[in-house]
Amino acid sequence: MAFWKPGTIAPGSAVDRDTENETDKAVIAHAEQQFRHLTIKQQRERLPVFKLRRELLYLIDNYQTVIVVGQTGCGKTTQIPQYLDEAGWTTNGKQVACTQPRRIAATSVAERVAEEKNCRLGSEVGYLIRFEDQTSQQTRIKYMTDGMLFRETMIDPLLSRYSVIMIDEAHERSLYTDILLGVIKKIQKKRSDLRVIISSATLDAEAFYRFFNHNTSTTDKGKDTATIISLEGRMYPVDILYSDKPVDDYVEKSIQTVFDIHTKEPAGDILIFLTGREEIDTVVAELYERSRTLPERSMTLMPLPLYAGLTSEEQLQIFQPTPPHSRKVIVSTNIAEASVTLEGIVYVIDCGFVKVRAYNPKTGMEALVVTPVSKASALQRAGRAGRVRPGKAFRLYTEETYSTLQDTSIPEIQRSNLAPVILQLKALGIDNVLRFDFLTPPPAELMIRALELLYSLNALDDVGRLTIPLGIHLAEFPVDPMLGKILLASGDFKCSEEIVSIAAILSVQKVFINPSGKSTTKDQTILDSRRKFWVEEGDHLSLLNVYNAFIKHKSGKWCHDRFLNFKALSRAISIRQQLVRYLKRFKVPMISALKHFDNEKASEQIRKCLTSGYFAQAARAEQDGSGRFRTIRDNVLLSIHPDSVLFNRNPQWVVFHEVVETNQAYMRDLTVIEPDWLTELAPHFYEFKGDSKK
DNA sequence: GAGCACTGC
Repeated sequence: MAFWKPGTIAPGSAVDRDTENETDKAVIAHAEQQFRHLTIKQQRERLPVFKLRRELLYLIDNYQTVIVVGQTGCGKTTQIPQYLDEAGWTTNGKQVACTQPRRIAATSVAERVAEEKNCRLGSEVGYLIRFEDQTSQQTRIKYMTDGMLFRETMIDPLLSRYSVIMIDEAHERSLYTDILLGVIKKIQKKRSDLRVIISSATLDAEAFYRFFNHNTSTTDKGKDTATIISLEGRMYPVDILYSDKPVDDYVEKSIQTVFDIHTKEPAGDILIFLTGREEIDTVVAELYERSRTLPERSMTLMPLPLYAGLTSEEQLQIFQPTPPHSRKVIVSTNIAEASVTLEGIVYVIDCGFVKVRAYNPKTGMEALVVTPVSKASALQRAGRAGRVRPGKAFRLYTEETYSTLQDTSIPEIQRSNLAPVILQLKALGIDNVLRFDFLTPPPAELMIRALELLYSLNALDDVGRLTIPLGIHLAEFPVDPMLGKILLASGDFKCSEEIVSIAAILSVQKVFINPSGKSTTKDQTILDSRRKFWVEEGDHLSLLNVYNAFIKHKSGKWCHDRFLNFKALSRAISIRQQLVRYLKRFKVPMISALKHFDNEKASEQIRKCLTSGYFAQAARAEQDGSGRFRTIRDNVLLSIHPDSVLFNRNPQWVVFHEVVETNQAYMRDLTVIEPDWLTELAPHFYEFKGDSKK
């Protein structure tokens, strides 16, 4: 095998296999299963975190901020809030909050803890995520998404109901985690009683410590207000094996590595990390194809794809136990790095790359770029092999390449559109966002671009304050400012019923399903079913047709037959209800253009309304017949996404919801407009560019 | 003729 484990004599030498003796079949039994017979109390006391319970509580008493460095499986997320509850931090009606970057984590951890405390979910232990409030007056331990806690700061700026706030998975540096860190640091100055726990991976602990330590003396550690404590994990060792020479085609190499493992290593499932759907489908197909050449008596190879866009049925297969005499090979995107946990993985193959979204402030466009992973990511990926027994991680790059990797990935806040963030910070009374205390500040040009957009939407005035009421309302709205703007304008255009449906459906992920392995623009059945919703004015009105048809049926079968995503559409209904509540509060009348006007006029009203918010994202067809477009504002070259209704239809002027740059820059979700509308609806933005129409 | 990594309010 062309992998070399550091510290061994040669690639593939027998010394590499020294862990094999330990991997006896008896050990394969799921780690958790072995302890099923223990009482909950015994199980809790088995966790590594338990040994440090007293020390942890002592530190929380004595430091404003405690940084907890804990590996996977040490029990910090479930146990620390319970220790705090038991130690009296929830008396006098105070609560302990624990934030998570993902909804699924908040709900599942809360369920687990309620079970441990033998109470009903929503009583002493609860969770809070968008659309689901499982808390009550009695709730003392509250798991929630970081976005929800941030939203609470708008209502209760000092977060006064909490005695302790634990920011879990802080090393992931999600957008809202980063904003919360800054806001909480500000709150600490006014609330010396508030305790903050930051849970992080090793590599970032020092940065959090420096950020939260208010001690100005460099010599007297006794005045520190922050401290670090480390918890050991409960993981099995994972051997890291590097490629002995650079790999030029990691897709092919990953396939070869699967067969190397399959023929030379004992039983145990394989997890492969690749960057995207296309690579994954290729590898899955190749593995099927080549596994036919395996000797008859060898174990069956079961290749399975894993990415977010899979249907629920496809996802179910992943979690089925591996049948006897078989080896699952899960070929996955980065989703398996933190979001999805798979049992039974013993071997990990890491291609060393990940697809990330990068925001370009010069053009306001987002690009999806394949970039090398960070060391932290590589470590996390390898760790996925050590959950049930000692495992092996095959890195499809050399050890030298590894040494050149960044320690951690670039935080989201440094590569996002900051317009919504700035609005929300301003709503909290943080006027000078450029001087806000970020753990790592976003680049200035990202800030400036966002400020310009907010100014052009009239959300900010000449001196950068929120306008009343528009800016205030946009800050409160749980949607992007441009989408918020059309919602608030929709009453004036007499099409609020339609715009709120469009906004809801734009807020959910893919409505149309692309079955894996099928080309959706070639498959006639899929194409025909999609065309029933199409209108020539573009995607927004087509999506409105989908929504309106869906609410008449609301059935999973109806969706399934039409290749529509039932879960996404159901979620759109919830989002629509929430948006309508906001519009009522903002005194926007609910009017249906389709009931008020004939179809043509209704379509015009809706498209004008869209233009009134998306004027900064307008484009015009190139006159050379290439089918390409240029943005009006920055003259950036764009194409129509092949999934769009308007693909190959040659519209002249369009506004678009978003751009995604892959091999080319593609506009997604676009609508045909008249050029005059731009100068009519956004004169402040286009008055100097009137000649661009010629 | 070409295609979206993953979250969150």
